[in-house]
Amino acid sequence: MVRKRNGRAGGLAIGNNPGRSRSHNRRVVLEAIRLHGPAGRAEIARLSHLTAQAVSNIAGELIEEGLLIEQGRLRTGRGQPPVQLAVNPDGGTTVGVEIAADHIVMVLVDLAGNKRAERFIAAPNADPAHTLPLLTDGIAELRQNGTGTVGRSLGIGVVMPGPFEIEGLSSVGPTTLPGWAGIDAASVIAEATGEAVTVENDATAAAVGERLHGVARDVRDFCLVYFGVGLGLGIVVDGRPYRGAFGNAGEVGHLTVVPNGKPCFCGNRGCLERYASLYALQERFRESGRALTDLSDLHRTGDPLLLDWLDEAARHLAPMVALLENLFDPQTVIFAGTLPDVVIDALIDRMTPLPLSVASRRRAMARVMRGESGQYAAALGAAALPLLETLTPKLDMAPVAVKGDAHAVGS
Amino acid sequence: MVRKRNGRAGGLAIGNNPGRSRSHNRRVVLEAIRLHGPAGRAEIARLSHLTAQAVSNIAGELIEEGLLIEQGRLRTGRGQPPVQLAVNPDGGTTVGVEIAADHIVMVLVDLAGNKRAERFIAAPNADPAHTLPLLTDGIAELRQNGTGTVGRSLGIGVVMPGPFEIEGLSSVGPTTLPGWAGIDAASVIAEATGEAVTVENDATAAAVGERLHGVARDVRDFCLVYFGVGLGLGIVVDGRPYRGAFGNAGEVGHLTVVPNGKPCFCGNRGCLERYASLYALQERFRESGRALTDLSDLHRTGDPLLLDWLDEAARHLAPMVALLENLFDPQTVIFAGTLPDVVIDALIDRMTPLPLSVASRRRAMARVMRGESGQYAAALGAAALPLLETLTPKLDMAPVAVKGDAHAVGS
DNA sequence: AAATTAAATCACTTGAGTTGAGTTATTTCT
DNA sequence: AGAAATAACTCAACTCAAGTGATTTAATTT
Repeated sequence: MVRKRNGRAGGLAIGNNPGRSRSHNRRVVLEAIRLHGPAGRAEIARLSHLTAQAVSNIAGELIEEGLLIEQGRLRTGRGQPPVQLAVNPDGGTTVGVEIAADHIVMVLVDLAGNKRAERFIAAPNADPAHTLPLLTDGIAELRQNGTGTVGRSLGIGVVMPGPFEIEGLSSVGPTTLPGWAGIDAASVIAEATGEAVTVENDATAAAVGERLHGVARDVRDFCLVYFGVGLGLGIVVDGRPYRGAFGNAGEVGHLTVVPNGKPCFCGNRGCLERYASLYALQERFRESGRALTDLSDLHRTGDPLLLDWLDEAARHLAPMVALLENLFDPQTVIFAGTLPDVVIDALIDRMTPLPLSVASRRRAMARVMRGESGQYAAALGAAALPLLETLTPKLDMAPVAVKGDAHAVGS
Repeated sequence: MVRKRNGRAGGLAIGNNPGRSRSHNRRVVLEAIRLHGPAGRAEIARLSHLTAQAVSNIAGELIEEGLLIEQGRLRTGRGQPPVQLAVNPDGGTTVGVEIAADHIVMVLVDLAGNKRAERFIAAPNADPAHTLPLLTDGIAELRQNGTGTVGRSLGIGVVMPGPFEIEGLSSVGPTTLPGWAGIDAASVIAEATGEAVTVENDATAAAVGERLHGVARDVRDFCLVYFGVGLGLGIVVDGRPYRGAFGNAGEVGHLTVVPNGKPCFCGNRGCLERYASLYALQERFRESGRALTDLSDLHRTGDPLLLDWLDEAARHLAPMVALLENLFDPQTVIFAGTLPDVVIDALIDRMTPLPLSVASRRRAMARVMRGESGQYAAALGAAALPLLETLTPKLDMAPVAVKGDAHAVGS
């Protein structure tokens, strides 16, 4: 089964009927528990504007299916203490896969977001013929070696370099995966594994991961700047990933930051990605005739090449944060990616003081914070993708072609 | 009655029950008709994924209430020809009000978006004590003098310079309205008029107007650049206005476009608004010791001061369009505002060729287009605000304080 | 030990969408 | 011209799922 990328479905909102209402209400109950933490039926009823009876029925169903568990009663005060409902970690697992040019990262994650197993596969040849067997074998192995009860499989999330929809800027340059051009990755992988597959870009996947299980657990609106090879932006609006009309939203790597700056693969000059990305750092080392070794070590020893790059990257990223704040007005901006935590922290440090923006005011949350999924952000985010659909309420849309583009989107 | 700004409601999606489902399905049916044009019940059923029976029941109800009318049968082919349902222009009217520092514009608009009456009031003193009587009188007069059947009132939309929620950048500078600081405009106006009131900023209101009745009628995702006194951005995502977590999204006037450029009221330097706005044009005239007269005239005669400004504005706006495309990936970017159509067209002309962006590809819609509400864009948009809630399906949210800010939002 | 409070459930009611059969208004075929 | 086919619409019965009100249960307070 191919699971549609949950993005742009298309044209028209669709009507409710009892079945669709129930499925919506199930998601509402699950979301309430995920965001609020374990809660009794009555508490959930208050949160969700449903009656206690309705919540009781739905909770019964979800417990039956293994998605929820009862956690004993909470000592709360007068009255019968509520039976706490929580997401059942053993209710099932998803697999997150990150396919890069020369390696594959796979994680097995349970319903509560705990990593149950992981696997790193060196795979110098990324084309489908070589990759697919590695995936099927890897998944089987993960499920065998996972710690604890590895419940039923709830799907596979895959992160790989684009393009997924219409050709975008990210389809050029060093970030493209050879051999996958023109191939519908989701279908191919679904076929090979026999499971529901969702394909997404690294930044958006990382954002979904942080939203479901990370620092953004109760942040409904945020931007996530992702340091992969290039520079990506994951946008979460009202708790759900935002992808734009054609799936290319958040193409932040190719904002012009230096007029007439370094030429970029995309055809423009002075793109942000040419300065504030891992690729740019690698380039610096290459030009100095050095090999780029472990970044944590380099940071600990205060390597001047790294520090220089940090300064330059921070100088370009700080205005970008203000820009994102002025345009999206998020609750916070999260930095995440394959860089070590200490390096990301150093980067964030160097960005202060941030330029003025609509976010410059009394606030409860830092303007910029680091993600907590570490270097697994993309893979863990990938694993969160299949859950998003079951756990998050949404406005159902009829799949229709989108006007404004020659192609039909969302097949 | 105060109608909440339809923006950020807050925390948690709420559950469905029969009543809420019906109200959702009514909106779905209305939206289907608005977007598809007049259609038969069976056609609507196909569009909305409801059964013909359900649509028939809902349509009956909406006809009963005067929101829809039957328009005879359509000769279509075999089978019984469908009875066309259409939005009933005489089903009701809304009032759109634009309150500026020295004048008030009011329009009376019917359900189909037709302007039934208009009124321009010079009001040099904008404080509440002077403004409120003008509003109540003006509304009464509009409803008396409106052409055709002026049905029941469906609410009032008000556009005025912010701030509405948390203090933002736009609360400083020459765009602020004196006397309204700290006053909940929606409540005050609702009290004075006894009607449902929605308050919004000019750019977002204009976007809603273009979405419901203008060029963006079947564009679900777009950005609207609004030329008021300053420069605003209205963002429509999935057919609904996007305001960000704190209602300050789209603060495009204060993007830095000239490093160390002209100082701005916001505290930064080189803000876009200092170059590409009506205010900047006025400033140029002031500095030349000339009075800014009718812009259409100036354009026809090829006034060099205007042409200069057009060049400079276009030079700064073109990268901004590419920026919006890269971040939001909209179907199109619309330019609208108080500038005459010919001036906006001239501006759009001068922006070609646009920089490369994710929008540079085969497409069915122009990257930039002009709105069709002309200089009434804000007032007409204001009048569309009350309709948005009745006509557009949405995901209902429970109003909860938002984490990430010290204040509780959405009262 | 009795009263109070609140959670959860049972049994019944209600709202609204679905189902399947039946009616009506056209076009197309004979 | 008349019969058959097709499609829109509607009627009546059914079903799903939420709401309502009474009841049970388990704690705290008096």
